[in-house]
Amino acid sequence: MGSFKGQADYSVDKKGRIAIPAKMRLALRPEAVGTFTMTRGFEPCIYLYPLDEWLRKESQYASLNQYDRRVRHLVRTILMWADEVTLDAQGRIGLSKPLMDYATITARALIIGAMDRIEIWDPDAFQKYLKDQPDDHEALAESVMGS
Amino acid sequence: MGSFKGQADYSVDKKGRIAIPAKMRLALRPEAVGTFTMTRGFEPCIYLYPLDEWLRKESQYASLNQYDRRVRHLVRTILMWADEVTLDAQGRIGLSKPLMDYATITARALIIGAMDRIEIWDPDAFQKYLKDQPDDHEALAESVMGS
DNA sequence: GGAATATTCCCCACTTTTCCCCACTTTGTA
DNA sequence: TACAAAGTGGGGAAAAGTGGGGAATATTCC
Repeated sequence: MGSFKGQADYSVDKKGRIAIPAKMRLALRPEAVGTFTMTRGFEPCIYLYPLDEWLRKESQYASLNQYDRRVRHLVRTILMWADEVTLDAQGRIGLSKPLMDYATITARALIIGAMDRIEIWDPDAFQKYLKDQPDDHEALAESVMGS
Repeated sequence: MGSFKGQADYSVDKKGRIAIPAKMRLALRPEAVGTFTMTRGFEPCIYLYPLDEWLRKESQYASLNQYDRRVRHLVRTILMWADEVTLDAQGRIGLSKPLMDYATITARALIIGAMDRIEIWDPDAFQKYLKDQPDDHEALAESVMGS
């Protein structure tokens, strides 16, 4: 099965809906067709996981010890942003208010395929993110990937 | 049988009632439809467990050694706050006075889905809680979840 | 013990949001 | 160039959230 890749600049309508690029829809596994869980990204963007991928993550959280204060905090601050959504007949999803707010998304959004997830960015926020990163694509690749 | 997730800022009316978000109601297992047990959270909030989940917890407490002073104290301080509630025809529950007091809940409340339970927070208390936590979300996630 | 008062619960009514469906425009392709 | 698929927008029915009246039940006080 394919992983998500590519980018697209799509509109977010007044109802908070955004289309998922057809190419990314096609990369979905049969188990996950039409259902995603969106949640807060580590960066100021929205992460979108296909159902099966998300269930894998959730079962990891479930296995943690809930009597550990740090675990409760982690689970709380991750799950509170999570929202399960389904594609409508036009291949769109509705973004939740809290996440649109967090990612400062308004009329348009950048959709980026990132391996096992899809990321949704406000175009300006993404530019700012790029500017704040050390502009050394090659060195980063070398340090992360080894030689 | 999904787990609870998401957040909502709902009103608490003069009668102490608060609606449970439809999405969370839908995440209930058939055995637990409509019945919850609310109790005091470890944090300054109210924990809300679906019936089946609560019964599981109760049997855990029952299996502890009651001749251990600490066990008796734990069980006592958890159960004294517990209260079984049922959804009314509009999908709401009534919060108990002692718990509203404990969680300093007044006119509005933040409802957070946290895996096997629902948490009810006073909005201000939640902000304060967040501020008091070490803001190392990313590092924590990495250490707890591995990479 | 009984009346006055308070509380709980059930029901109805209103407002807002969500979701389903239809329609149009644009893009890509045969 | 025609056709199909992809992307965009909006109307309207249905559901969700909110507030309050009033009967039934419990509590308090004389």
